[in-house]
This record gives sequence, structure tokens and C-alpha cells, in this order.
Amino acid sequence: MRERPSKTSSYSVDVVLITAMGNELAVLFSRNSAERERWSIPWKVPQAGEALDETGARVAVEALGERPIWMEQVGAFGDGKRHPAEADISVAFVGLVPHGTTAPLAGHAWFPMRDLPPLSPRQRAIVEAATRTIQSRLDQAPIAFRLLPETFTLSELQRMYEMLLGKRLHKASFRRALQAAWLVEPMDEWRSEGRGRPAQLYRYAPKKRRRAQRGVRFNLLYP
Amino acid sequence: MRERPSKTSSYSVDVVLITAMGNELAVLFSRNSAERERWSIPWKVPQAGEALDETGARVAVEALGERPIWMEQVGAFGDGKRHPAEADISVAFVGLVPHGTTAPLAGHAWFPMRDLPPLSPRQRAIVEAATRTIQSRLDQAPIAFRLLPETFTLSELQRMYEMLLGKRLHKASFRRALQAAWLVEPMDEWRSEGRGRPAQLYRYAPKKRRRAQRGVRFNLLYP
DNA sequence: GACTTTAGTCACATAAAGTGACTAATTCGC
DNA sequence: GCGAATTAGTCACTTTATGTGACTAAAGTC
Repeated sequence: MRERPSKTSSYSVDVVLITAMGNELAVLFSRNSAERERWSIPWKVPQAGEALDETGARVAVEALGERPIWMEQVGAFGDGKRHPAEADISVAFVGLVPHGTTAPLAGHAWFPMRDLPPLSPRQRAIVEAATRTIQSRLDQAPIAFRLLPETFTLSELQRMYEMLLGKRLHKASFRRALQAAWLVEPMDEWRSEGRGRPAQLYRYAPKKRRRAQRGVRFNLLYP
Repeated sequence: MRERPSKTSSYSVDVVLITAMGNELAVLFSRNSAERERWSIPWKVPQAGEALDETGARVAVEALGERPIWMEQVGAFGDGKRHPAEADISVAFVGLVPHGTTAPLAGHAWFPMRDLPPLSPRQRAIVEAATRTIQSRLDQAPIAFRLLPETFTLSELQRMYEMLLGKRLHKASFRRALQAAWLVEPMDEWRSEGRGRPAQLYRYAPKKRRRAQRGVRFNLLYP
């Protein structure tokens, strides 16, 4: 009804790749091609006829060397100011990178979540939203398991959840909730981590639940 | 690394406007300008320098005549096949239209959620995702209240929640949860709806809760 | 005035979450 | 070798939340 846009608006696809490093989450950054001392999260412009998810996967593969083990859309971001290069808006995805695959390609680096490099306002918003997306999916999607190796101890799992939620959990409650959710299966192996009693190893093996499954529900606060 | 895209990709902004009509949710549709017998949810192409939210608001205003009382982004949709006209992808929003404002502009019509006109796959996906977005925000955002008039009875409120959730709720549980959430305030008015005992009127008046507020939590199933 | 209809509340049963304390199996220091 | 320290794993008890049926209240209907 108003004036037609002078030119069609374009979009980029930006991907927040997350992994767990030690006791912190880390995000993958690429060195900017123009200003080499600046960093940004990986992004690309779509190719003709390419589905959104495919573009997201392509961005991830080119930044990481492999496909993330889980990926979900975060949303579209745009404030009227163009940003990652030419794009009017950016469609953001979060992807999870499993433990171990943490060797970055040339021109890329992992930054701990709490100490990110300077970012454009848009990309900062994207990273924050990605974190919220992960937290909100945490009780429905196997996010914590994707960040851990195949087998893990329950303490490791709990630490992963604590890292993702940003709060401490009570051990007994955590295990009780885990049991109710039928998500893990004990192995016949134990691992001695130096200090104390050896921990039994588990693996992710969700049981197909009958009725209305209710996710995991770790509301559980620490004292 | 591969071929550059031959032309920049474009996007549209599509808006799912929802209101409550009787005992059903309804969605606003516009008649297609090309094929007059077909309908689509309102959409537009952004103007230069316009923020995403602004475009969403503009689409809503031009389809509805006023601003929706609540609006949130649903996400970006694109499968590689262009659709609403030229756009490669569509960024979708849901908006709520308060009770009463239901007179549609010319070329527009409300369709009950269970009997939508034929839609493109993309717009169908958008409407479904919009419904899920609303359901997932239901315990955090005042969605049900936005669809009701200023004052309402608790039975009306419960029916609204039931409509939005698509399941029945138990009266006693519903009211208990409502009380725990400190969301409504009784008025000194009663309304007799013909049949039975008159119901007290309430209004939305959320108390600023101190600690970790936990939203509303109507898990509550019916027998 | 008995019956129907909708509002509003109560009490009790069941389930889930919060929490501290206890037992178990290791390594470490000596 | 042995007690302290450390981490794993479990229990039992308390407190909250939720599920549910039944009951009382205030209208209209006939």
C-alpha cells in the first residue's frame, strides 16, 4: 500500500556453534575477512533454491569441518541496520558440537561463553538468544547428551546440566528426575577419576515412553 | 567457497493474527490479489531500513486496522521453494487481537482454526508453528488475558485456557494454580449469564512477585 | 417449590520436589 | 597400613504441587 521497496531485502544465515570446554560452554568464531583482528560467528548468504536448514548446515560445515550433531533455529534478527555484511536480517541457528571435536579450522577459534570477543549488537543478541533457546529445549531435546561423549558418569551429566542451566542442582533430586525420565542406561563399566570412588558409566538410551511424556523437569534448585 | 548466489535472496514478513470467536480460535486471512478466490495470511515485503518487528506491526495494522495487543516472532520459514510471491523465506509473527475488535476490513476474513482455507505448505507450517508458539508462551505471557475483555469471569478465563491448550482443565486445580500465580484481582461486580449463579468479575492485575516466579503451570488434566 | 444450571470451595489422595545425612569405594599423606 | 579426604551413590523424611470428587451457593425454568 505504501511505496514498494527500492530493492529486495536480503538475509544471511548465522550459526552459533556451541561446545563444552572444561567447565564452560564455548562458542565458535571466525576471523572477519575484512578486519582480520575482529571475530564474528560464522555466517553465509543463502544459495538459490537452498532451504533454510541446508544453509545453516552448510555454514556449520564450512566453519567446523563437520555437521553439528544437533541444530535448531533460533529466530530471525534485524533492527533495520544492516549488519553481517549486506544482510538486512539474519536467521540464526544454534548447533551443538560433541565433546572431542574441538580442534578448530584455520581462522576459527572457540571462545568461552563468559569471555566473548567484541561483537556487533545483532550477533550479540543472536548469541544470547541461542543460549536461551538451548535452555528452553533442555528438557525436551537431548542437548546435554550431545555435548558429552558416548559414555559418561552421572556426575558429568549433572555438571553439564548445571553448566547449561547456569545453576547448581541437588544430586539426589537430579538422579531421581533422571530416573523418572528413562533417559540413560547403566553400562557394566566404571571409571576411576583419580580422587574418590569410581563412577559407573552410563549412556544415552531413551526409552520410548507410552503416555504423555513430560520431558525432564529439572527445576531442582540447590540449597 | 562455492559459487556465489546469482541474486540476493529476499524475505517476506507473514503475520498470524489470532482472536477468540465463541468457543474457537480464529485466524485472519486476506484475499489473494492475484487469485481472488484464494486466501493467505497477511504478508508484506520489508521496506528499506525497517526493523523486523516494525514490518510485522505494519503488516498487522494494514490487515487489521489497528495494532495487535501482543506480538511475538515465530521464526523463519523456507524450504527452498519460493512462496508468498517472491520471497525465499518468510519471517513469521503471531499477534493477538483482543475480544471485540473482530470486524475485518474489506478483503479480509476470520477463519476458525479448525476450518482454514487451503494454504501453501509454507503458510500452513507457519500457522501450526504460531499455535505452538502461543501454547509454549502461555504460562509466561498474558496471552489468555489479551484475548479476553478487560473484565471476565474465571469460567471464561478457564475456557480460554482450554481453547488455547486444546484440552480440558479441572476447575478446582485451575483456580488453585491461578491463585498461586497472583495474576488476577476480583472486582466488586458480578455478572449473571442467564442460567446459573452469577459469576464474579476479575481483571488481569499481576502482582510483582519477589523471588523466582514460576509462571503459571497449568499442567492440570481433566479426569 | 423442585429441578436444572453454573459458580465457587473444600478436603483428601497421590505425586513430585527439596533436602540432609548416610554408606561405599577410591587416593593421598604419612 | 591407616586415617583423612574426596567423589559416588542412596535413603528417608519433609514440604509442595497436582489430581479429583463432592459439596454448598445462587441464580433461572417450569
